[in-house]
Amino acid sequence: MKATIYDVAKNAGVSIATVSKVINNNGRISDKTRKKVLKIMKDLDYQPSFAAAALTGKRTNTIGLLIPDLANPFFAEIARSIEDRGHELGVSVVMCSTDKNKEKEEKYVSLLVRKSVDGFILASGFSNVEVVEDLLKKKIPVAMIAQDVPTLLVDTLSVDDYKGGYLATVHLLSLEHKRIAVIGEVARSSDDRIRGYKEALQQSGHLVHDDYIVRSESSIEGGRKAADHLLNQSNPPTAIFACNDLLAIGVIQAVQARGLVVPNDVSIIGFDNTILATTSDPALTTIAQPIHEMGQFIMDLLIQEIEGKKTVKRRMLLLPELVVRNSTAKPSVSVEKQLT
Amino acid sequence: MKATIYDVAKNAGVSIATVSKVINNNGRISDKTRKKVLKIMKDLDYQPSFAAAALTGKRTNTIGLLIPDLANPFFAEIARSIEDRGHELGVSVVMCSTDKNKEKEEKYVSLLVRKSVDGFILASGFSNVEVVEDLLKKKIPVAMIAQDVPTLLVDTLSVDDYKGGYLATVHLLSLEHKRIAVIGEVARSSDDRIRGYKEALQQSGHLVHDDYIVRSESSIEGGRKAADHLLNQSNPPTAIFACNDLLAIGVIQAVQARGLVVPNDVSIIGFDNTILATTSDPALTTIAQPIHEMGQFIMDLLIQEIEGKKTVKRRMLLLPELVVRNSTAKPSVSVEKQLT
DNA sequence: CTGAAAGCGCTAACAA
DNA sequence: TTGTTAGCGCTTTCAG
Repeated sequence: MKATIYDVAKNAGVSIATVSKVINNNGRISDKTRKKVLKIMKDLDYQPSFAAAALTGKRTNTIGLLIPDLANPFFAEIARSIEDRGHELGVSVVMCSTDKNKEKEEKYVSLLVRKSVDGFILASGFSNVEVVEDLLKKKIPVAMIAQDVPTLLVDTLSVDDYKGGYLATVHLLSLEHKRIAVIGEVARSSDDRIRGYKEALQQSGHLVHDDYIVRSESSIEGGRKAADHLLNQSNPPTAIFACNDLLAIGVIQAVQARGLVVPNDVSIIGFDNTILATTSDPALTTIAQPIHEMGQFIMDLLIQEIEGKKTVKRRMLLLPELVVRNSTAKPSVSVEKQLT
Repeated sequence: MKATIYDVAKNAGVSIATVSKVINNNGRISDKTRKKVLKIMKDLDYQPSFAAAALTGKRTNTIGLLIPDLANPFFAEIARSIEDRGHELGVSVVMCSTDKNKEKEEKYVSLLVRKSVDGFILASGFSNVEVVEDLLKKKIPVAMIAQDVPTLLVDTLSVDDYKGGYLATVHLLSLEHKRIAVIGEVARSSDDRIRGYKEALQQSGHLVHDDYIVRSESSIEGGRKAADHLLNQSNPPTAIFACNDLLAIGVIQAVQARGLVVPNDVSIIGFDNTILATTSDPALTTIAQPIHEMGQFIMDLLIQEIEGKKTVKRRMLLLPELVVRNSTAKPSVSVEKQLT
C-alpha cells in the first residue's frame, strides 16, 4: 500500500513527530535528521495525505468555484485564470456550474463545505444571498467576482461596469451615431452598464429613449430576439450596445439575417472580449474585461482571507478597455437619410 | 464549532455507531431511532465530514479531470457535461488545465492523488504515459476521453475519428469538390481523421495529394497559417477540411483576408461542433462530436471502475455526425475553370 | 533537538 | 437493534 508517515519514521529511525516536522518544516530539526528523513521520503515515494491533515484542522488547499456555466466562454476563461493562479499557489479548484439556479447553488455549496474546502469564489450570477450569509456566519472565506451585492460584506472584484457602458457608448457617439440602443440582461452588472450608457448619452446632449433599452436573457438567441425587436421599431437604432459578447453575436446574426450589413447599416459593440469577439465576422468591437488579471486577483484575495492576513473586506474595481475591431463604424449616409 | 457525529449521538441519546449507521444507512436500525437521529442531524445542521470518512478508506466522491485547456470551448463543453453527470452522481470534479505540458500533468496528478481523489478522467492531449501507468499500478481508476493510447489498458471513450474524417470528406466530395485539402494537428485523433479523409478520396477514385495534407498547432492562428500555405500553392484546393473548429475559424479568416468568399470560392468544414461553429460567419459546417453524451458516458465508466463493478476495460467509439451549415457549397464555376 | 501521546471525525468489526 | 472500541494518517502540545 501507500507509504504512511509511520513507514517513513520507521525507515528513518525517528518518530513520526519528527517526520511531521520536516514535512511542514517547523520545529527545530537538525540538518542531519532532516536530510535523512527527506531521503527516506523520496525513496518510499511518500506523499502526505491531505485527508488526514485536514482532519487535524489544517487547510485542504482546495477551494470551490461557483459559476453560472462553464460552457460559456466568458466564465470558462475566468475559471481558467483562477485555476492557473490556484496551481501557482498550490490550491486546487473544484468547479460547479450553477445555471443561476438557487437549489444548485445551495446544494453545491453545502457539498463543498462538507468536503472542507478552504473557501469559495462566487462568480457573477450567484443569486442565493442566504447561502452567502450562511457561509459568512460559518466564517468560511468567500470572495465574489464580476458581481457585487452591496449588502454583503464580502471581498469583491469586478470590472467597472458603469465605466464600461460609458466607454462603449462614447465610442459609438464618437462615430457620430445618434440612435444608439442597448441590450442588457437582468443583472446588476448590466444595470450599471446601462447607467453608463445613459450618462454618456446625456453628457453629449442626447435624450435617453426608453424604447432603445431592452432586456434579454444572456444568450445568442436572446440577442437575436432583442435585436429584432429593436430593428422593428419605426425609428430603428443605427448602433447597438450589447451588454455581453454572446448577446452581441446574436445581434450580428439578426442584423445580417435582414440583409443588412455590419457595421455599415448597424454598428454593434459587445462587452467582455471573449474568444467569440475574435471569431465572429465582422470581428467584434467590444469592451474588454481584464479576465486574466481578475482571475489572479480574486484568487489572491481569497487566499489572503483564508490565511487570515487581512480583516478588512475589500471591493475592487478594475478598469475595462475599449477594443476596436470591425463591427463599428460611422453610420452610412444612406441609412442616416433614410431613417432620420 | 461545526457539529460532529458525537454531538448528534449525544443529543439523540445513542452511540456514534448508530449515527454512523443511519448516515450510511446500513446495519439494522429501528425506525424510531433512525427518525430521532435524522431529526437531530437536521436540528444541528450536521454535515458529515468527508475528510474523516476518507481517512477510514471511504471514497471522497471527488475525481480529477485533466484537460489541455479549459478556455478552449471544446474542452469547456466536455468539462461541463462531465461536471453535470458528476453532480447527478454526487461527485465533485476538480479541473486542471495541463496545456499538454508533461510537468504539469505529473504535478497535478500527484497533487490529486494526495488529495485522495477516487479516480481520474484524462482528456485528449494527455501525453505523459508514465504518469498513467503509475496510476494504473497504484490501482487508481482512470478513464480517458477523446484520446486513446492503444498501449494503455484503460477505459477509453472517443468519437470515431476515422469515420469523422471520412464523413467530412465525403460531404465535400458530394459537393463535387475535386481539390480537397486537410489541416490536422499533430495528434492521434487528427491522424485518424486524416486516414478517413484519404480513404474517402481513394474510394471515390481521387488521388491523395501530399501537398494537400498539412499539420498545424491547434489554434486559430495555426489555421490561418496553414490555410495561407495551402492557398499559395500553384493549384490551390477548393475545399479545406480542418480537423477542429478552431483551425476552421482560422481558415475562414485566412480565406476572407484574401478577399475570397466562403463557401463560394473555398468551402470549409470543421470538426467538433463547438459554439464557435455557430458564431462564425458563415456558420461552420462541421463534424459533430456528441459532447454531452461523451461527458456523461465517461463519468459513468469511471464510476463503475471506482465501484469495482467491472473488471474488463472497455474502449468505446461514439459516432460523429455531419452538421451542415453555410461554410460548404459546390465550387463555383469560375473557380473551377480558373484553376483546373 | 526529538519523541510520546492525545486527539481530529468517522467507519467497521465485534460484542452485547 | 445498538454500543464499544480500535484504528485511518497526521498535527501538536508537552516532556525529555
